[in-house]
Order: sequence, then C-alpha cells, then structure tokens
Amino acid sequence: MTDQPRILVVDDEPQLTRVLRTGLKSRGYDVRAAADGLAGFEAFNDWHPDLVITDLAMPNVDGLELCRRLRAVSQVPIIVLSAKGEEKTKVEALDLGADDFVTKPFGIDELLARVRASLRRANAPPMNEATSTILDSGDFHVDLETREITVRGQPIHLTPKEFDLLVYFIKHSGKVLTHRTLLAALWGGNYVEQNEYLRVFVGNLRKKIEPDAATPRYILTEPWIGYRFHEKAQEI
Amino acid sequence: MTDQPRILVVDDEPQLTRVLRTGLKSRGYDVRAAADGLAGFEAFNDWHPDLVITDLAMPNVDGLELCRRLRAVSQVPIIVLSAKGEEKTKVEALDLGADDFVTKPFGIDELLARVRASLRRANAPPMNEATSTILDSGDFHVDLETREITVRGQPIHLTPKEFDLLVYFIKHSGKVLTHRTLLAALWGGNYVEQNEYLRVFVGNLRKKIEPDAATPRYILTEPWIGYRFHEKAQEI
DNA sequence: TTCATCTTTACAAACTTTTTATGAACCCTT
DNA sequence: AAGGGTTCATAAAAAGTTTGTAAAGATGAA
Repeated sequence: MTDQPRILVVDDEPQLTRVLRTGLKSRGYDVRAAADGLAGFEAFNDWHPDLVITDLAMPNVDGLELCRRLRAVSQVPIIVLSAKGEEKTKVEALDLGADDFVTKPFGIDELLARVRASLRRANAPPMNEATSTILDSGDFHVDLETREITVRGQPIHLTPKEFDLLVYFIKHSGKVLTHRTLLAALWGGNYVEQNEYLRVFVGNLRKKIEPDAATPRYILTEPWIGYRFHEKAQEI
Repeated sequence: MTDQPRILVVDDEPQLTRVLRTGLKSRGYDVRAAADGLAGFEAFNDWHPDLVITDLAMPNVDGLELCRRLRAVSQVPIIVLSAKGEEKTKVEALDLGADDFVTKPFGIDELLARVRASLRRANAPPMNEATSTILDSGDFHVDLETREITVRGQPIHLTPKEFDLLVYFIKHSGKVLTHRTLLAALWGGNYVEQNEYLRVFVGNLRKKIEPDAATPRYILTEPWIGYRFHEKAQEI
C-alpha cells in the first residue's frame, strides 16, 4: 500500500459496480473492477490490491469460491456483499476467511466505514508478527518461537493443539469467543460444529493452567455462546 | 433538518390542528398541516418533513394506511395520536412502524417532549450501528464484541436471551415496542403469540438492571401494548 | 511396537429456556 | 362503585441443552 490504497471490486451488476467505483474513488481509493470471480482472481494476481470487495452471487466463479482461492494465496482483506437472506452462505464465506460482510441494500457510507476498518486491521497488527515472538500478558509468558509457556512463573507442557488454543485465547483476551470462531480458528471451517473437540481441549487446558480446574479463573465459559479468556485470574 | 425542524401534522379536527400548530410553532418548529391521510402523504412527498404527527381516525386514507405508505418510502419518525380505547389499532400502527403514540386527550407539553425525543433519536444513533461494536447510552454500556455490560458502572451478567433482549431495547430506546415486535425480533415469527416468554424475561432482566424491580425505571410497561425502554432511569 | 496426541463416546452436572400456577393490576361494562 | 374478564408480575417446577470429565479408540511418528 504505497500510495492510494487499491481496492478490487468484483461484481456482475454494472450499476452497483459504478456506484462503488464512484464512491470509493471520491474517497481517494484506487479502484479496479471485475465482472466475475474468475476475472476477479486474475485481476488480483496481476494488480495485488490492498482489499477485495466481492459479491456472492456471480457467474463463472462465485464469491465463495473466490474467497477460497484468494485465501489460498493471500491474507488480503475481503468484504463480501450479499443479498438479504443468504445467511448460510454468509457464514460459509466468513468461515472461509472473509473479513466482513455487508447485506444489500446498504448505504455507501456504511461500506466506506467497513473498508476503513478492514484496511486499518490489515495494517496495524501484522508488524507485530514479524518483530515479536513473545507474548507476555498477565500470568502468562509465551515464546512463540520455542513454544515454551509459563503460568505464574511455572513452566508447563502443552500439546500442539493445546498450545495453539491457549495462544489464540491470549491474543483475544477478554473477548467472548464463540464456539464457531474457536473451531474455525483451530480446526478449520469444516469443524465449526464439533463442539466436543472444544469441550475436551478446554478441559485439558484447564487442568494444566488453572490452580483448580473445577473453578476456572482464566478460561471462563459463557454458556450457549463460547468461552472468554482472562490473562489474570478472575475473582468469583 | 437544516434550519428549523419541519413537522407535518395530519388530522381532520381543525381545532386540534390549530392547537398543535400554535404549540409547535411557538417552540420554533416549522409546521404544516393536512386534513387527511391522502393530503398528508402528498404533503410529505413534496415537503419532506423531519417528523410526522398523525391521527388514526381520518377520512380518505386513515392513520394506519398513512403509516404503511410512509414506511414504504421513508424512515421518518411518526407519532400517532389516538383516542382512548383504540388499543388494537394503536398496536397495529406501532407494528407498522410508528415510533410513538399519544392518547387523547393529552397535554401539549407531553407531546412536545415526545417530539423532541423522536427527533433526537432520528438524528443520533443510526451512524453507530454499522461501525462500532459499542453501545453507550444513558446508564448502559454494552460491548457487543466482548459481551460485557455495565449498568450505572456496575458490571452485570446476562444470559444470551437476556443479553439480546437488552440490546434490542437499547437500540430502540424510547420507542414503544409491541409484544409482537419483541417476540418476532428475539424468538422469531413463529412465537409472536408467546407473551409469557416476554413476561418472564422482562421480569428477569428487571431484577438484574433495575435498582428496584418492583418499580421499574428503565423497562416501562405499556399495558395492552408492549414495553418501552429508557436508557436513563425515569422519574415516576 | 510404543508413545504421545487427537478423536470419539458416554453420562452426570450445570445452566438456560419453557411451562405452569397464582395473585395483583388494569380496563371495560353495568 | 362493583364485578367480570384480561393482562401483568413473580416464583418455581419442568424440560431441554449444553458443559465438564473420564476413558476408550484411532492415528501417526519414532
């Protein structure tokens, strides 16, 4: 993202494409459009935009498949446009790695806000990844490189999945993470229904990090929703 | 709403119209009147008022039909005036998208207060919805992402349905929400008759957010109609 | 094979939601 | 003003899910 951020719009409705192009250009973005998923993917490969906005319903390669192909080669932020009532598909798109979705009809201002948000997210965090391989947060100290972990100063041994789960928790401290989110992050989009996995792994992790696994102070459960992690033991 | 807010009054009683026009003008509103729904709709289309006040019983196109037609083309706030005992019709009007109702006879001061409230609502919230995951409103602070809620600074724990209910209330502060509307929003269209659900959940929510659940200051009940939520404790 | 890890299964405990019941509050009619 | 009928508030039981946990089976690497 040297100069103006570059945005690729993939949509087969010329009318909507025109509106988007105009709106985005007026805000200083460099915009290119493609009329279907196939053209979109090619445009991505030779233009390397900073963000992709794509419709779901399209001829040739649809939005879902476009997400899949893009995610195979890039972490570029993707915003999916979808008609009302395609809930299932939306979920699928997000699980495939789309960053955000907007339901049609939408206001151009809302879309612009989401574009700003996505670009901001894409720019801020990545620098950390390169520099720091150490997470130091509350009672936890994690070396991502050597995969060593200490809790309250005590070194502990975690299996690979347990390690990934804990790191994910630490990176999202304080937030409620839904079962789907966790499963998608750790097992992939095809396992978002496998709540049993989570139950077992959260249980095992608790045994290793909680002073008393029966009354968790770090990994708190939000019934019917998911889990919430705190880097400092919670009073109850 | 560039200069003075514009208010369209639709009513077939010249006497009432005169009172309203005088009262509203003296508070700095720009007022126009129409004598029936048909004239009202035409006036709306060529004047684009910021708020519509309409009676229910009218010749030609009645208040209900006017609500329907307005909602088909606009989100303008609508305040419905109704004679006592038209409960059913009021409910219908609210379900059609009216924002508030006032039962005749009423004091001009009450009406003015509701006008101010409706105009305030129409201007402030809508921008938030898209971008921010935080609702900050009166005595309530809600983070939709972490699902943390505080009331008057105190953190509280809500079950999923309670959480959804409170969020819905906050997003529609000040408006009368019919039982049907709430049930449809939270339980889905197949449960719009299950008033018992609402009673129980509103009761539980009150226990958690009201200083004294026996005299509610936030979730007020509108007998025979539904509930109305206020983000600041109401004096009674 | 052996070992460590991940997956699957099963069941009791915990929690939320739904259902039921009862008395109070409210509106309308007489 | 009194009575009938409806709705509302509240508590508590019942039902239905989800969660915690242990343990057995499966998988794969050394």
